[in-house]
Amino acid sequence: MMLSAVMEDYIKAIYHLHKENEERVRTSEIADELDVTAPTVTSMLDKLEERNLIERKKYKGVSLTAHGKRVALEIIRHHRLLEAYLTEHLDYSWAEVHEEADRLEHHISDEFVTSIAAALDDPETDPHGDPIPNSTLELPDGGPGIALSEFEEDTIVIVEQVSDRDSEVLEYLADHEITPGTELTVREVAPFGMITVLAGDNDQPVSLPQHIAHHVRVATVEPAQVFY
Amino acid sequence: MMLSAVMEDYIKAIYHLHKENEERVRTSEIADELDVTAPTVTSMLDKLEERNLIERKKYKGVSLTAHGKRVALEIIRHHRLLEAYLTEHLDYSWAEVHEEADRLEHHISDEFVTSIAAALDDPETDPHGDPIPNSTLELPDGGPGIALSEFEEDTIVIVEQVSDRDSEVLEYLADHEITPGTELTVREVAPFGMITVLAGDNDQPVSLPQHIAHHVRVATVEPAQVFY
DNA sequence: TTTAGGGATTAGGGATGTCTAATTTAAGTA
DNA sequence: TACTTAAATTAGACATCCCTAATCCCTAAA
Ligand SMILES: [Mn+2]
Ligand SMILES: [Mn+2]
Ligand SMILES: [Mn+2]
Ligand SMILES: [Mn+2]
Repeated sequence: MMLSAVMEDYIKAIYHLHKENEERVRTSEIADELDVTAPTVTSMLDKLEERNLIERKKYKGVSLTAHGKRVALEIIRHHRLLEAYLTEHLDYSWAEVHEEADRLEHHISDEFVTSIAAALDDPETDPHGDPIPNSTLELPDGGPGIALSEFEEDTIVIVEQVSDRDSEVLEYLADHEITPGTELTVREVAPFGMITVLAGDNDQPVSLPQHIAHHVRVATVEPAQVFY
Repeated sequence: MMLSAVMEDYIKAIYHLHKENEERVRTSEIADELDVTAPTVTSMLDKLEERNLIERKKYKGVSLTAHGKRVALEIIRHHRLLEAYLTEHLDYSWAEVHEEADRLEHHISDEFVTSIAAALDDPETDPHGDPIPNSTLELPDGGPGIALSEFEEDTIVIVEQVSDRDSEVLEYLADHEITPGTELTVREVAPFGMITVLAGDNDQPVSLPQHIAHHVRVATVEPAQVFY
């Protein structure tokens, strides 16, 4: 059963939207995500249902079947391994990789995937901190972290993952050393939600509007790791 | 002007057939090369002509315009750099690279091309000995070599290039050390054209039917390089 | 319980790339 | 020169993926 690149993008979009919503994914959400019109989505959903990739309640939305989930995880594995490989071995900046990976993910063979995974020593996360499904498509455990926007002043946290969607934001974050692994100290939380942090070795604090801070996911530092 | 992957394959096919034939390339040749029917080719030729990629005399065949040639060389650069990169950095065998490169050549960005060219230190030939157009699309000079099938007994030659089309033949040649750079001694030329050579450090002679030997291109060894 | 509004689907059409069957053309042969 | 035949093109169709316009369905508010 060969899937087109377009079908794979629909499956991946449904998977990601599913994560965010828990519930069924609606036609209009998919249309927004993929920048197509609602009727286009409806007709694609017909085809995906025929192929047993999704389950559907008409007018109510869709969810992935076990088969659909496998396809999604395979594409996501491709995407994140590509991002890691481009960053590690081909000098791509942290902010540029997403677009290239989003195209190539549909066109690489199993052999290519195996080769880059081996060259990277089977990494567990991509450059943005997102988990990479292993060769049997299981996701490494470790929760999704907590949004930076949840924290109060004077908390110390470690960045686990940043959203890889907007490359301008990504560039801003990278420039200010807000990358997976960096320790952040929350300095100020403004009433309108803007959060100001001290990042890594940087002297200058960085301010992030709430909607940006929402896409930086962090872990709290264990007491044992804080040295007074 | 964005070209589809399919259009790019037509342009590349026309370029390669042009090389072999010198004359105009005919519909049926393209159909054979790309494994489609003649009417399919005709309708694609209409589109390529509209886009000024080919010149055409109806019922007589086509040739590439300057613009078409540039497109062809760009795809060929992608293809051969990919082959070199997959072989050098991702452990692909000499025989497996062609298929992967034939797909990816249409989907990589300029940035990707630049990165792999840099990682390879701007190579002049691919693993099969084919010349790689440089970043301004000029082919390095150095002729196409002479077919091994042209030589007589007791000649010493160096392999310059082998056809990368048939991966089984390629595997056979690689297994017997007939690769670009290897020195060959022609041992016997049978009346029906089969040629038997001693390759590299190998003790066992290797026999190649005429049609295979025709696709191994070699250079004669300069007198100065032969040590008595 | 009816109805308005918004989201989803159906209807119909366009572009791309492929096919088979029918027709036309070129070119060699008689 | 006329005929034959192989190659190329035209005609018409289908699958995929997209669109706009029209219609249908669900739900929440009156
Ligand atoms: Mn994609
Ligand atoms: Mn990522
Ligand atoms: Mn190709
Ligand atoms: Mn090659």
